[in-house]
Formats: sequence, structure tokens, C-alpha cells
Amino acid sequence: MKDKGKLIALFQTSNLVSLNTAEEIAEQFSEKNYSKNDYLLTNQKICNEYFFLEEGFMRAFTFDVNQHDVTTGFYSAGQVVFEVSSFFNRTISKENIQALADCRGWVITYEQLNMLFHAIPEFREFGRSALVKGFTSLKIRMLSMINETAEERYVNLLRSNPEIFQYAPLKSVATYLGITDTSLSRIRKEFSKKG
Amino acid sequence: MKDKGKLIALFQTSNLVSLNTAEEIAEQFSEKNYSKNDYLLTNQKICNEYFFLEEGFMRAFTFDVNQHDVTTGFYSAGQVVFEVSSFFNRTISKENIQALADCRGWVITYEQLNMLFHAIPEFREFGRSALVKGFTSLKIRMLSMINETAEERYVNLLRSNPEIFQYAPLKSVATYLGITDTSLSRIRKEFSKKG
DNA sequence: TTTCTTTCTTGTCATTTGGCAAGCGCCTGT
DNA sequence: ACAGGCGCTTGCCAAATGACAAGAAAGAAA
Repeated sequence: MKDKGKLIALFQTSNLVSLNTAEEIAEQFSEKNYSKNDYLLTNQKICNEYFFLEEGFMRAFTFDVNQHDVTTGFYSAGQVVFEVSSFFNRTISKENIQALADCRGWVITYEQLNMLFHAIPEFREFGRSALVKGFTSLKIRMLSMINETAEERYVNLLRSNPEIFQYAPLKSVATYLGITDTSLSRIRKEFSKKG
Repeated sequence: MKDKGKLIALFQTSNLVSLNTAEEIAEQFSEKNYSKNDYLLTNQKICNEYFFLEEGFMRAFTFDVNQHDVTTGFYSAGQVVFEVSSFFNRTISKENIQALADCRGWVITYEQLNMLFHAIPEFREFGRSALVKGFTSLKIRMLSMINETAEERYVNLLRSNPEIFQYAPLKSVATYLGITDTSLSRIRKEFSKKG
């Protein structure tokens, strides 16, 4: 069994969970790997994995009106990968989640997570805190689609999440920013002139 | 003191909180009214109210790149009104929340809510459940912006939230749907032909 | 009621954006 | 090394969308 140090550290962020408890929680997780291009979740399925990504990179996407692939999220090492809506409500997902690189991490199921929430009050607190974080990010992202130009969104993403550009092709980044690869290409050209 | 029945009923949804506890929680809330056009939250302020809307209607909005008013949410009777990101993270808000009709409801502050979360475990559960609901709605809304045409979004909103059309002017609905009032007007024209 | 303000619709026009296709470069696998 | 595939850029054209403005309609205030 590999070292669960990073997983344990995750539960200790925000100081809501003690080391002993964090270790107890981590015990429930089992190792899981995804090879590049493997899917963690596919459209029309119920998301049943709460996956801590120790190493690698993943992308979530769905299809628009014209069946074009649109990126809804990126996940890099240290993040938890799952689709909130499908996972908690036990409804079929419209999103797919795919590994863009070989991935290594730790996983539990919906039932196990619930069991932990039930048994360990501090873990519920951790869950609530994580939920607020995720909700907040999504709201900020939604507002950025309104408040910022495509170029601003591009520049901000480049500053705040440079690792995305290491793993994801620009066409995936483009749809994440709400534009086409063509537009992103033009924005990059303009930006490189200024830079 | 008016009747807090609806507020108490809210805490009992999902069966996470008993009647007695629900009443205990409700005790902390004080009555608050907003006249039409009053603001519950304005841009650059920290949201400090967790407001149960018993009667009335509210709208949240922000400003886009060109300083145009864009609706980010509607709130009708029975819902809790607050801006998650600003409220929980104690950060300044980019959103405004305004009464579109005279409103009546019950309010507590951030400190009071935290106190209740701390004192009453079942209420934390309620909080987590509410958070999942809100997060889920936002994700679904985000996906609808990708997966559906403007007309589909309009028709779905008309079916699922007809009360919005009772209170909000169409130009506010338009920006909520991600289009201009001009486009919405044209969509309505087309739709009425078919319907 | 009368007046004034706001909202909704509709037309015209300009701009943005995307679709499409070609060319190029890079990477991968054989 | 070579072939094939994928991704990025670019130009051209078409279509969708928004800006603007005018007029009608509805609602609020006096």
C-alpha cells in the first residue's frame, strides 16, 4: 500500500479534522489508477466515485446543442474529482470525466462517504467546507463569464492555473473559457503582441 | 411577532431536523421587511444576511464588461436569499440583491448562523443539504447554458418558474437567460406562433 | 384622468463570432 | 525514417447577435 500522506493532509486543511481522525478516514480509501484517456465518469451514468487525485490530470466535459465537446472543469493533483450533482443526488450525469494523463489516486464510493459522514462529525464539517469552496468557485467562474472578456479570462487562467496548459490541448481550454479554439488562437496572438 | 410556521417548515424539509429543534432555530430569526426596490445586498459589500423570504420576490444581478445589468438569480417566496460566496468567505460581493416587490421574511446574521451550526448538529446537516441543493442548481443552470438553446431555456423557465414572469420585467429575464431583451422578444414571438 | 416613466416590440445596421477548409508543425507508432 | 493523425493557426465567408432608435403599450404617480 502506497503512502496516503497527501490524502491525510487534505482532510487536515482548515483544521476541522485531527490527525488521528484524518488517518481513520483515509483508511477507507483504496488505491485507484486511471490510464490516459480512461473515463472516471461517462454521460448517462451515476457518479459513484469520490476520487482524490494524487498525481495526474483530468478534464470534465459535456456536449453542447450541436454535439460539440465543451469543457466544464479541469482537475489537477491534490484535488478531489467527482460530479457533485450526480454524486449526491444519485441522478444520471450529463458530464464526462476523463484522464488527460496517467492518474494515480485514492477512491471511495457514495456509500462509504455517507458512512464516514455519519460516523465522523468532523468529517461532515470537512465536507461542508469543501462544498462551500466548490460552490464558491463555480459562482466566481459564472461571474467571470459575465464580468470579464474572453481575453481577461484567458490571462487569469494562465496566471492562476498554469498547470492546465501543461496537460490540456488549447481547444479544450478554449471551450472552458466559453470560446472556440479559433477565437482563443486569435486572443493568444493579440496577447503575445502586448506581453 | 408574526407566525414563523413556514420558516419552521423549511428546517424540517429533508427530515434532518425535528420539530422542537426547528422551533429552537427559528427563534433566532428576527422579522425583516424590504420595500420594493430596496437592496438586501449591494456590490462591494459583504453579505451578512441569511434571509428567509416568506412573501415577495427578489432579484440578484451584477454588471457585465459594458456595465450592463445582468441577472444572476431570482428568489421567490419560500427560498432563502443570500450570496453564498460573500456570506461564507466574508469577501466583498460583486452581486446586488434587490426586492422586485414588497418583501416580508426572517433574517439572521453570519455570526448567528455559525452559532447555530455550532450548537445544533442537525442544523449543520440541514446546512449541508441546502448547500448541495444550491450547488446542484447552479451546475444545472451552467450546463443549460451549454446544452440548451436560448429558446429551450426560455420555455423551461416558463414551465418550471412561472412566478418569475409575474414579478420580473422581461429584460431582467432576458439577461438571466444569457440573451438581450431584443432576442427574448424575438424568441417569444416565434414561440407564440408555434404554441 | 392626465402625465410621465418604464417596458416591450420591431426595424435597420454593424460587429462579433463561428463554420469551414487549408496549411503547417509536432508527436507517435510502425 | 516515414506515414498518419492530431492540434494550432489563419483566411474567408456566412450567420447570429447585439447596439441603437423609434414607436406602442402598459403602469405609476400626481
